[in-house]
Amino acid sequence: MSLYLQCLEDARQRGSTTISSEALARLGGATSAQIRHDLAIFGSFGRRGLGYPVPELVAHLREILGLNRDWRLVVIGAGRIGSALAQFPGFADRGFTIVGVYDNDPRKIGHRWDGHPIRDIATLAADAPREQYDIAVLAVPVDRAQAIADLVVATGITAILNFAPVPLRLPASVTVKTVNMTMELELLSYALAHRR
Amino acid sequence: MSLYLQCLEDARQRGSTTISSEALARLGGATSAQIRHDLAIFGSFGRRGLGYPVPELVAHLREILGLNRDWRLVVIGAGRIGSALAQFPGFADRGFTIVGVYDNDPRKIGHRWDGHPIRDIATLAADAPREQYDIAVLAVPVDRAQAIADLVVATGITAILNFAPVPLRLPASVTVKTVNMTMELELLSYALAHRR
DNA sequence: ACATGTGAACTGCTTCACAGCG
DNA sequence: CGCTGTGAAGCAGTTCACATGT
Repeated sequence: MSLYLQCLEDARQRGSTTISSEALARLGGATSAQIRHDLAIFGSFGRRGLGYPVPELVAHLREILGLNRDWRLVVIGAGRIGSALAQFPGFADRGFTIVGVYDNDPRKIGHRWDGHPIRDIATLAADAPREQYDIAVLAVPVDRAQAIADLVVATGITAILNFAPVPLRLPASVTVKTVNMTMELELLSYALAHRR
Repeated sequence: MSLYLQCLEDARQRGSTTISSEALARLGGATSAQIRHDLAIFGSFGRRGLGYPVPELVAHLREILGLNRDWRLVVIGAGRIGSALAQFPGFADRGFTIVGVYDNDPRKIGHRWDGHPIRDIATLAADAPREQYDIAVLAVPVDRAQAIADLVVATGITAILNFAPVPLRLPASVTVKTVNMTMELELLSYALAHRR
């Protein structure tokens, strides 16, 4: 869905008012059948003989994905990964707003970081009820990731985007997505090593 | 494989000399059957009744993944995503060395960036034969990603790690892994929006 | 007795094919 | 006539269950 939305917004910018599953497939690297099937799960958005109306479908997908409201992000770990994320244009565009930044390094706490004050991780639990964080972005060293994730969950946050290369063990009520860049690179390494 | 390797090195550091598929499953968030099945594809590394010898299996996996040699990385786009990657500890540990950094911004070209001189993207093709780049890391704006990917492929690089949120259209002989952080965040958004 | 290696059963997803509708 | 929506067929990956080996 997310991928389709990206392609559709691309198509809309180029002036398409309607698009067939075939055309969308070419943009997004999927098959047309796949797209029709996926979209049909959520409703009948297309017109037979015509294709899908681009602006309406964009609106539908944004609704489905929950992108019509703003999500309040808290970044844990004011290192470079967090910093890179903070200025990633794709985030602000989609209604993901960074509203808090935490670290445990006394040399960083109190300083500003992309316009946000870096707060002490020890104060997270106290701040959380007031700040209403929706999603925590974990950009911390791998050996501390699990402990900090437990802390984050204890404050009531139920969605985590994890950049530490380790699978987090958390209650099923918490949604976790781990972005494991080491794995991605090693897949490339594997492909290169096994190429004739 | 990559995930198992991470878990095994973790286990080795804690002094395990042998590990059962069951124990490894608990570490890595997989099932024991899955692990046995995956490992069996590449060989019979375990001892029945005992489990897998940790150091040997680590060595085997590193061999399989092609991690015994050094891979030469070139980062395209000297922004913060590239910068974050450059200092990500997981990379150097695994034999991925950044040996070149390119950008097209005249204000950046010639400056240093984490110890590397930022070169003009226009010189990439000329440098490539000498520098023997194995993998290109694309950390460029989404609207330029495809064009730059084409350029990279034209220089003979056959493996790309892409951070732009767009599926790249490239020859099948090139291995591409796209890390689409927008998709990951939108999946969290979806989960939050549809939670009762 | 314990834990691997493996073929068979199962599950979920992708692709196919076409009826149905504009 | 074109393209969607959809049930059915096909496929890949996961889980199960147990025979095999230490």
